Amino acid sequence: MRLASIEGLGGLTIGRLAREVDISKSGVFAHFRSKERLQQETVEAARRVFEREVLEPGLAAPEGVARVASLCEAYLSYIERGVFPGGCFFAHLLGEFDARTGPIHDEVAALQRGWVGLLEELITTAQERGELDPEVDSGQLAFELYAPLELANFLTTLYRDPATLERGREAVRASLAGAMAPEGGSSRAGPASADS
Amino acid sequence: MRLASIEGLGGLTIGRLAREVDISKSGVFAHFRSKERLQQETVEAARRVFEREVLEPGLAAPEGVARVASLCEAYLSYIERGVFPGGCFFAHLLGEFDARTGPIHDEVAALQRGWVGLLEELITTAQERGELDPEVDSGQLAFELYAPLELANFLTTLYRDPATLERGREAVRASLAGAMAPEGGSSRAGPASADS
DNA sequence: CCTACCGATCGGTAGG
DNA sequence: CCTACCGATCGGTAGG
Repeated sequence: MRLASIEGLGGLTIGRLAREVDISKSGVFAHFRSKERLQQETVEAARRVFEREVLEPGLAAPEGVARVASLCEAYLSYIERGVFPGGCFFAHLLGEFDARTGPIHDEVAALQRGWVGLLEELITTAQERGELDPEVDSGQLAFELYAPLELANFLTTLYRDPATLERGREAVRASLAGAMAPEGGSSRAGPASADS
Repeated sequence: MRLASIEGLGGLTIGRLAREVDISKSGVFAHFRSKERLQQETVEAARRVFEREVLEPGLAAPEGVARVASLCEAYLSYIERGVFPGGCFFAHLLGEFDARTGPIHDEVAALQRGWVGLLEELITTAQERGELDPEVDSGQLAFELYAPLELANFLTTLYRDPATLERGREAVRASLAGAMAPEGGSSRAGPASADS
């Protein structure tokens, strides 16, 4: 996972992993039985790390807009803590496999749909609770929250400068502020407005 | 460029390129003299394409907020037109080299700083013209405009569905709307507010 | 631009 | 887990 988060899943070869853990190539091979399975099991292991380091703490907040904000912050914190040395494992995977075809591309697409779907679901709940404006398009707001998380990951990793994470934090704050339910006032223009 | 936009610059090998253009490996080698130079010249060629397909049309709009919006739209249009078969060449490069070290990482960092710097510069001009709120942090707004462009590129490529580009368009519209100069009214909460 | 080759590394297999 | 090997491919060189 560490190697793949830096160099990509394609850089994770059986021979290289063998050198890294100091056993023979066929010793590594015996554990995974093919390069494809090594890659698949690495993705699966990273998924469990993401669950433990992002989803669990993020979803621990009380239901509603607090949980939406908490999940975004959990992602930014996971970047900040350097859980993987190359930044977000799945952002890397997205860049590597978005334009290819095959089982890994399809798995990446499924994971992305799951992540965006989760954000959307939390937003809908916050709308039902009257915290977020029901006029806001939940899919659009999910996109607008996800976008700064992704860019903060890439620029923080590229620049080796966690200051960029504050850009992400501020963007999330602003998008949520713009989507808050009007308190008796009239609806105003802002992010994720449904009247486009 | 086409190959690298799909499989990454690492997938662009001398042997593979030789097969693709149907000459011998050493025939390709003679043109570039090393793999590093092949990669560097490919990045440079893609930079010229980006200039022609994004910067030139984007910067053709009149100075001010129109030019900011026009540059964002030029980027989204470049994705939509499929200028590279694997989506934005430089987004791919960002994902591939953000966590590595070496000359290509450094070149990618310089290109990213240039792009973000250009956005920031156009925003500052729009503020000086009184079109965008001078209270807005121009670096923050540049980040908030860039983020949806990047995510729209990745998700459009991943899903093979240009509908995601509309999410990007709406996000750009919303961020710019939230940063417009108040017309005699008081400042209100919104994206990229400086009072964080 | 070519053929012919180099040492290294790839995924994978045979046989233990 | 190992050694020893397979055919393919890598970047690169020699010599034309």
